[in-house]
Amino acid sequence: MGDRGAKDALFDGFAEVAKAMGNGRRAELIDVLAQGERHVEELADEIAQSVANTSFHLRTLAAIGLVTTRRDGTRIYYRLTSGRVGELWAALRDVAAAHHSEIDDLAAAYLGDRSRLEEIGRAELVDRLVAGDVIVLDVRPLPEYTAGHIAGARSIPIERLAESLKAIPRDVEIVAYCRGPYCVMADDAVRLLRRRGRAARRLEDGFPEWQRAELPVEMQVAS
Amino acid sequence: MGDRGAKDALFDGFAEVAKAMGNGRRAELIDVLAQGERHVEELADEIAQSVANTSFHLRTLAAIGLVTTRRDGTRIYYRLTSGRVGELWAALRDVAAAHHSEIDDLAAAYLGDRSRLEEIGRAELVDRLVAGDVIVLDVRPLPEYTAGHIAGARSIPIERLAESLKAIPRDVEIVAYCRGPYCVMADDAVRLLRRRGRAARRLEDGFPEWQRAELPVEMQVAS
DNA sequence: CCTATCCTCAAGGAACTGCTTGAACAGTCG
DNA sequence: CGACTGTTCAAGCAGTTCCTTGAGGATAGG
Repeated sequence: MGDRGAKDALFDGFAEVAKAMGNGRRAELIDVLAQGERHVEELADEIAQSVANTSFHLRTLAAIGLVTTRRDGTRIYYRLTSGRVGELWAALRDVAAAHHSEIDDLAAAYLGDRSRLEEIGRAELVDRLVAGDVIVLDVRPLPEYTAGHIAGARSIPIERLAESLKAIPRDVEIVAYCRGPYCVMADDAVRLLRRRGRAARRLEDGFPEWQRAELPVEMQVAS
Repeated sequence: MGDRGAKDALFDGFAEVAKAMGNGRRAELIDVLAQGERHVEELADEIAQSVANTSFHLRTLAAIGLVTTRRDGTRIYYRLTSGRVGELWAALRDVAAAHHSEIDDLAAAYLGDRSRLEEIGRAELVDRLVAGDVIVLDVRPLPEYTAGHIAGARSIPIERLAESLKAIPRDVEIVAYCRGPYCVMADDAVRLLRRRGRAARRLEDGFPEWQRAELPVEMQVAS
């Protein structure tokens, strides 16, 4: 029991999982897949890489067991193997934000100035949803909304928000949400809405966190 | 807000943290440091690497912010920057065990057959400690015991267990613990004790988990 | 059966990682 | 101060990772 070689091999095994997450493009893939399953071409588009390279990264994640596939016709859908993978990703992000000093600057460069974006907590949003005096907008791409969204939310992908404004009542507060704390879509939505004179706030973090908190969720059932 | 380059850079930043954990030797270092602070020479010995290489790995972890240092005389002590790093490590291990199919075999090769080692849960041990009808043995190396241990536990590093047997009362059940679920020291202790006719069980997982569960802990205060 | 679509695989080059050796650098203590 | 101890740094090589290109499957549908 317990010789050096076997111990090294075991810890190399653990490290392989970290290595699988240790690439920016794969990290982005995990972040997208935490929203729900997607097929290769969509994923390639999301991370702005060639299909071949995206496929390669997905195979890498699959080899370690972090993602699984399902075929539907000619397409192959990838998804996270379980919710724990999403939790691990969230834990990694949190530790990075807390201890890796560069993250602050990188986040600021990507997200811009958030000081004027008011946030709303999950608990408060639950109350407001019960009271019914709020409109919740899911500004993620449609496939992510379809795969699962906050119960009662309306899908308006961020690119369509400007043209869909008229359909949103004027006198109700709007809450926008997207993928999580490092996602700009809800930020952009809130900025746009406020510029047009609407009362809008951003949900602190996004759909995966809402789902992990076991708050009410709806999903399109395949018919 | 939200151009591609900035997004890639941010996710590369997250990935750097995973990359820092993505090496077997560094994973072992984190596992040891989760027990408490140690200096470079001891750490090199623990992971069976040269001091130079160990120092290099520690610098890598420090550059990302996962570990911090403190000088004491001519020695430099490294420790995890916060308990969250330990939690991230535990989450990584759990996901690896759950989804990375090779881990089962690697763990079996390192740990051997555990089917005859009875385990005791944390909750039950707390009760037994209150009742006072159990002896708890910390079989980790002494510096780890000194840095922190289960309240009421006795330090008998595994190499000294055989020679220290006489000092342990015969008619009380013994519970041994060490670093965590993938540590063989408590296993070896329980096997030895049972061979000598003692009633012995292994605590499920180890000291870091006990500490995270906010159960009673003691530590040597520098005098 | 043939074609179109979607995905994966293989080869190759540039960049990075991990380990070793030997030298250099603190601090500390006599 | 000067020698010593513990730690870090630098160079260098072997091995791995990442992305690109282009070819090679697999499935669905005509």
